[in-house]
Amino acid sequence: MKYSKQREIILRALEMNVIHPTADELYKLIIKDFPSIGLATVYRNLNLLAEKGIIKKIYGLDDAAHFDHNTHNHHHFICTKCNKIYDVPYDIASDIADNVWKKTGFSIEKTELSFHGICKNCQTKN
Amino acid sequence: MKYSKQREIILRALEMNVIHPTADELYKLIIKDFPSIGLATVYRNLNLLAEKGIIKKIYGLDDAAHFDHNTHNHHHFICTKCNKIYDVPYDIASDIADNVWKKTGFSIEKTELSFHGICKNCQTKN
DNA sequence: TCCTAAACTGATAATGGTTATCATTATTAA
DNA sequence: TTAATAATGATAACCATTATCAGTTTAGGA
Repeated sequence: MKYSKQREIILRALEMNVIHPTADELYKLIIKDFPSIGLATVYRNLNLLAEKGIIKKIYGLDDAAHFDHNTHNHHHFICTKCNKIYDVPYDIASDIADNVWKKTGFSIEKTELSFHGICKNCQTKN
Repeated sequence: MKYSKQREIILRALEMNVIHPTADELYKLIIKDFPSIGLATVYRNLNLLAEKGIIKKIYGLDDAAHFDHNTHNHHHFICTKCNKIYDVPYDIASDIADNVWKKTGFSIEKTELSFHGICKNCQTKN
């Protein structure tokens, strides 16, 4: 894995954004400061960084994959009104993978847990 | 919602298959006995049946959405070796949605929980 | 039974997110 | 400095899914 300016910019941009962006969203943010970057480069590097465990790829929130610079164990909540994505602390269900192993004998490599609903902010708005 | 032969066939085909098929997989099974059915009809009806709560749509297992005739509360495990999808009993984490509500105040409409790893069968093969 | 409105169908075009391809450029270690 | 190789940007291709639409089927009166 060689250094590249583009990869650094992508990683920095992700770190600066708490919004758990999709590849395309991040691309649109980056081209404001770095118009020459290509969309494929953004996809490529986000996947590469996720493979290396430097960032995290989140599935199942909506049609597109989202990315998260926070690699610590945690889950996600997406509000069906405002579409904002929130972090959900890991300890709401810290032993699920272990429970599955005990019950099924399957070895768990990855646990994908996400919630859909209405966030507190949107609840009070109505 | 009017009766249609196609919808009945689709539902029956899903009920007869424990494999949690994608729309396309189910389509390929159905055309063996009912070659005139259209792919769009399969997609349409699976989505409709899922909306009505008659079947369940599963996200986040892989790129495609899978469907399940079992509407009871449960989760899923996909084996990264054989790609088989297994049911995971609900009680490994029955209070997670409630926990999230207590911690965050977000109202939870849907909880998506899936596991990736190696199933027992594939473990013993090595 | 016949009629009509609404739902449904199959074929196919369009969409949207993502990956593959490829010629060119940048990085790195010797 | 050079040579190997990784990375880039543009764009074509891919794949799952949805939209469109003309023709067909269903269902509940008249």
